[in-house]
Amino acid sequence: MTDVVSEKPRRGRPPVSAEQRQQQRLDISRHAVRLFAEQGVAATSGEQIAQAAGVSERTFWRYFPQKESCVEPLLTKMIDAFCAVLRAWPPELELIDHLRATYSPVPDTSSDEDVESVLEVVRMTHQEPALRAAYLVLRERAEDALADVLAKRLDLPLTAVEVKIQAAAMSAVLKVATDDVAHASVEGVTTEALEGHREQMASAVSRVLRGLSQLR
Amino acid sequence: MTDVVSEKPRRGRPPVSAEQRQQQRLDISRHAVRLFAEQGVAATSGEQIAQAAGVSERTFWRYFPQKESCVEPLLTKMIDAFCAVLRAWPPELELIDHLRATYSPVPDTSSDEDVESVLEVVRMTHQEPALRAAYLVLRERAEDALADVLAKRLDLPLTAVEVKIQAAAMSAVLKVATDDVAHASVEGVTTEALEGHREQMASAVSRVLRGLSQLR
DNA sequence: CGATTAATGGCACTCTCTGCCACTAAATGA
DNA sequence: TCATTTAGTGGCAGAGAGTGCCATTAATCG
Repeated sequence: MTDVVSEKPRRGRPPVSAEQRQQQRLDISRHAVRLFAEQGVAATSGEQIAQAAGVSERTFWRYFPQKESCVEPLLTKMIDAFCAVLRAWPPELELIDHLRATYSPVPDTSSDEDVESVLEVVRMTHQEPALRAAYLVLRERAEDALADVLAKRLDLPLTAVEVKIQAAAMSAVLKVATDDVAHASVEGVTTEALEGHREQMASAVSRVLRGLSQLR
Repeated sequence: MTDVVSEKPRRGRPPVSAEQRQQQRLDISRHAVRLFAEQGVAATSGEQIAQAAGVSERTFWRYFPQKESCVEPLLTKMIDAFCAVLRAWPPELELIDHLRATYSPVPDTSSDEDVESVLEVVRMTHQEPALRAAYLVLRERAEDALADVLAKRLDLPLTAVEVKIQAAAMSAVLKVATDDVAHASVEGVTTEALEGHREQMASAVSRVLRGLSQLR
């Protein structure tokens, strides 16, 4: 009745931080993806991944309710990067200019040694149906984040069909561009490939929005 | 060396026709979807579906390599209908006019008593992650069909990025519109809902193409 | 009818994933 | 320091998903 958010006399062992948990997931994810690439997804068992990551099988299944979700932490990194850029989109700028100025899918910051792995995963989703499914579900979750940004931008409710459509179209374009750069980077990531990716993405996204902005 | 397509002295029992096989799949599909709706996907076992459909479990797994693919035959019906309309798109017409004139997501022809089921499935994909994944994979397959039509239309190779992007964007728009009509039809399908669907879809698709057609 | 090929069903088996419980780890308060 | 409390881990058993193999049945042709 009274308190809703109060009562904080915590007692026992505190839960691990969300960051720590994410880190653990990412760690397992790396092992899993390596094995997936080496042997294929079907041929890689949960037991094997768990062993490689140094946890019990039971714990592994707690971190990843399905085997294919192992790719999630790595892929999320990529998608989150884009969402962050999008959220930082200043109102006065054209989207295309903002993307050209800000978006770098990873390289220069060097904050990320997983780029190769991420692209490897994207490539794998074309061979491994189970991974493709997981990938698409993940992208759709990103679509919601996109919709969120767009709704604010257009000053419309999240449920507005216009918002959903723009988000879906942008997401689709992004998917194509990503697949494209992944394919172009089979023999290693090059700066040109990444810049081409940004340019292609920026222009396509802009064109989609231009078409869709003629609402009603 | 010599013959490649010749040698047809068939001997034993002929394989069942593709149509017959599809019909069988559709039949099982109907039972499965009913059970999914009644009990949830997780709570419905392969054995149960097989029993309901009157085949052995082994045969069931031969028809559907994964449990979730049971929704495929029904959903494919819907997607195929759209693709057929698209393929019949005459070169001289604007897409939006063609859609308005031709596309009816099912009702009048009455050739289809599965509409309710299809929409039910689409709604279910929002509650059941496994179904969502299957749904998205399916939609992506439809995207390829779309790309096919668009490539011919634009006289570009299937691999052209412009083609991929247009197909992806159209597909995305279509997805939103479909989700929308499914949601609007919870309490039964109405003609208004379906016409609204067509209208929304037609105008959104047109807008996307308009934006994207400014190539390069 | 016998030969041939396709489809089905039954069985055993592996792998995925879950529930349950015991055990260890980290915090608090006495 | 020790008891208490809460969180995370591991082990074990078991249901269900899905596969390989083989025997059986169905359909076609000579």
